[in-house]
Amino acid sequence: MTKPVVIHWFRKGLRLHDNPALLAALQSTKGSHYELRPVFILDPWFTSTGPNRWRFLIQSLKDLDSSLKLLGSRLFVIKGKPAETFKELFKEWNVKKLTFEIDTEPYSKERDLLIKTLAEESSVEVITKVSHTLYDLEKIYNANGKTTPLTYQKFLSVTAKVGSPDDSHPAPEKIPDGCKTSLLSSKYDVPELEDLGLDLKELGSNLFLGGETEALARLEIYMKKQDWVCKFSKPDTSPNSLEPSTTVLSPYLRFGCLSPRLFYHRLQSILRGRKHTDPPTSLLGQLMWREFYYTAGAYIPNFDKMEGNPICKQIPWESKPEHLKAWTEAKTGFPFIDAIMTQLKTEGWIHHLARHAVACFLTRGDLWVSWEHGQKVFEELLLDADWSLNAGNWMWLSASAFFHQYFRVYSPVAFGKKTDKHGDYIKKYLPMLKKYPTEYIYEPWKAPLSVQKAANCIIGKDYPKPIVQHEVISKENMAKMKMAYQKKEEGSDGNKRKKTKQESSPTKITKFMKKK
DNA sequence: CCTCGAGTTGCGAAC
DNA sequence: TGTTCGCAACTCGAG
Repeated sequence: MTKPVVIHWFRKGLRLHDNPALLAALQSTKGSHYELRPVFILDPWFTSTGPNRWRFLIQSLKDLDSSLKLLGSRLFVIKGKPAETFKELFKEWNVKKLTFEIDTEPYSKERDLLIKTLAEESSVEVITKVSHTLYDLEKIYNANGKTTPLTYQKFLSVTAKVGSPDDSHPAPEKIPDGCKTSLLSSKYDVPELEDLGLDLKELGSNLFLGGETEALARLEIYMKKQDWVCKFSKPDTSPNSLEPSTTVLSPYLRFGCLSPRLFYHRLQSILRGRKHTDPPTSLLGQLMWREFYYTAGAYIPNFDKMEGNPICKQIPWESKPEHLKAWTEAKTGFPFIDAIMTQLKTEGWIHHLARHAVACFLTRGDLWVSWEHGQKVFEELLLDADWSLNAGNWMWLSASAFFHQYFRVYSPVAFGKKTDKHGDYIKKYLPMLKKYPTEYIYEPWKAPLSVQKAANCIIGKDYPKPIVQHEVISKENMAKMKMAYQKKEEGSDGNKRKKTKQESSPTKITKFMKKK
């Protein structure tokens, strides 16, 4: 019989620092000569993922593997469904213990429950720890009377009651001799991108290298700018600067290359005793937004859908494949929108306010296409696409939940001008418009033909005409939003009647969420 | 039950 | 160059 094995299962949390489940695996090896085997499963479920995001993941895994090797271990990468994979591993490896980080997404919850059952059947002890979020989300949920806080301010007041997030744990310094990895087979190596069957021609420039090493280096760069940290205010950062105006730590938080608790406490130590901005707009506030949406996503049913989602306004979006296609392929004819969508596709990251602009444009602002379609495109293309945040922000921008002032519509022409008067951002991502004079760069269709010719770009031929008339369509859409908002007071028979207690949404949500 | 204040980040005209 | 207001009146949560 081989030596008993303790598996640490990496899913998110692709790091050694602040990884309490990994530490628990190491702890349990003390004196008993367990062998530690860190595992990552390439789950076929993880498919709605573009090449840039795959590259980020593979780089993160390689970094993790290198770091583990320095400790005398390694990463075991296995392709397959988690349940089938573990069935085999439990048999083959003499597994006695399994540790992993708690994941609150619906798919993950279901997956982990199944694995726990399997482990129990195979007499494998399971240890789980919270480390992907600042808080144990259940504590927040309970502290709020077993409901989810639906406004940010309410959320902040609840977290204040719960207390400060736990401290970040240091990375393990060494693995005891008896626990190092004996199995060196290359069949478990981190695969190359080429092996994943992706279209590598679709890969864009590699601006953000995946992995914990890069995450920590990036964190340090920004934490050194203490003055900048203290003054950070999200709405004042630029959606269309040529270099990111924010930290771009989001992909590292998404994959767990960076611990939110480490980030949180680093920020706190800088802010202490200094004058600084506050949530919601401060950097700390951004971490709290992440937490806010994670909490909502963990407890609200059908959080990524309109139907069956108790907080989501029911809006009669229309199926418009040609409009969705134009938006996705950066061919709306609005340079600001198309430049953002090009940056998204090629680089995998766009500024938060740029997300606002294109999300509003796709949904309530201009195209009247369901936010669920936009959500899918972001899920594929954003390096930081995070299930709860993605759904929550799409509902926010489409005025389906959290945000309700639907008459505030971003202009696809005016909004970008505030921070990029000359359209340098547009010229960077849409080189066909490079020679347009500043006057027309946000509205090239208004340029006289002579100007279009001189710029070597005819509108309707070399760059599309605008697919909608913003001034007209946005007003029409506002009226449609108004109707959809009024509709909730109507019964299923269509007759208007007074809101009843059963129908008023807070009661409905409370009932729904209190069930379990 | 009702009322009221607050809510991360709009636009564009008017002054 | 900056502030205010109209748009038309939203939802949530506290009292």
